[in-house]
Amino acid sequence: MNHNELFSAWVSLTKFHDRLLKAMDYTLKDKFKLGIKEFYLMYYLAQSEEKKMRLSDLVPKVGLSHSALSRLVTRLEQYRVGSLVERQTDPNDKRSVDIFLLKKGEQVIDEMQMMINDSLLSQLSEKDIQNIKRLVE
Amino acid sequence: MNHNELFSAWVSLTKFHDRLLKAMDYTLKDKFKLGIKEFYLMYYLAQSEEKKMRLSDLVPKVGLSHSALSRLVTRLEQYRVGSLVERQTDPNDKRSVDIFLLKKGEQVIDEMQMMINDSLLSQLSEKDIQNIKRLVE
DNA sequence: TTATATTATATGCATGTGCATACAAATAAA
DNA sequence: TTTATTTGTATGCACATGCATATAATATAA
Repeated sequence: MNHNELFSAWVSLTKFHDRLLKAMDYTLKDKFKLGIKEFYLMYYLAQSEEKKMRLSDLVPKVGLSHSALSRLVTRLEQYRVGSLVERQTDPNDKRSVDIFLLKKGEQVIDEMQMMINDSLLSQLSEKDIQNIKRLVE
Repeated sequence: MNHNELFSAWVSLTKFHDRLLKAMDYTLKDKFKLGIKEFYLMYYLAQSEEKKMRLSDLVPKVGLSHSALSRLVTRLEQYRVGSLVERQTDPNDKRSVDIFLLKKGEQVIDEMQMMINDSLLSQLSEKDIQNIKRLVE
């Protein structure tokens, strides 16, 4: 295992990852005018018990800074055909903001989820999926 | 293999990839005030026969748009302690621009390369590396 | 040859991002 | 209680990026 071999494995991994990512992002942008980060935010809201999460708890999930996430929420509140999420100040801690997934948001995230799965399935073989699992577990 | 399983494998892959990427990027920024894209550009120049490449040939390698790459070259030309690369119009096709890696650029890319390798080796086990190879080959 | 289409790069512009900071609220210390 | 510190979010700012477009050079068609 020399240096070039290690590095070129890394480059290949990046290309592999970016190819999948860009395909998803392109599809989402084309269909919903939303990107993968918007998807992640709504996905974690949808997964949550009460369809809501604190802004700060979303930071590590979505993988953006606090400031980027705050503006991402604003964009989803001002979505062209109606709000997908809603801010609500936590009455127990008025500094904190809960982000709620709205009805329209639930519809959109369901459609997005299907597109994401289609995109992944169309690009990954059964063997790829096994190899990914082996790598990340 | 249900949908959630597929998607969560994808999320894990992204986290795996981003963790490595951010570690590299952070180290490069800290030490050289340069990012991973700057590294890639110089890396491919260093690999090339004559330490030069056409701007358009770098586009698919580095993974940026033409415009972003053009400005990236400008930044490397104006590096704080001296130019790392140099533009030179191709005399055979005056539309085309060759990017040359300068002496100082060679020094910097060598140091960067070592840091990148250290970063990868410190974060990846032998098993990880094998798994990556299996996934991307 | 002259006119048209294509190709390579650079730049104006809009947008998304992180850092630093501001502000408000909650907690800890005096 | 009053003051100081910490915590959570929002915003000004600088900057990297992609798209659309401008400009120049080359290739193709008439």
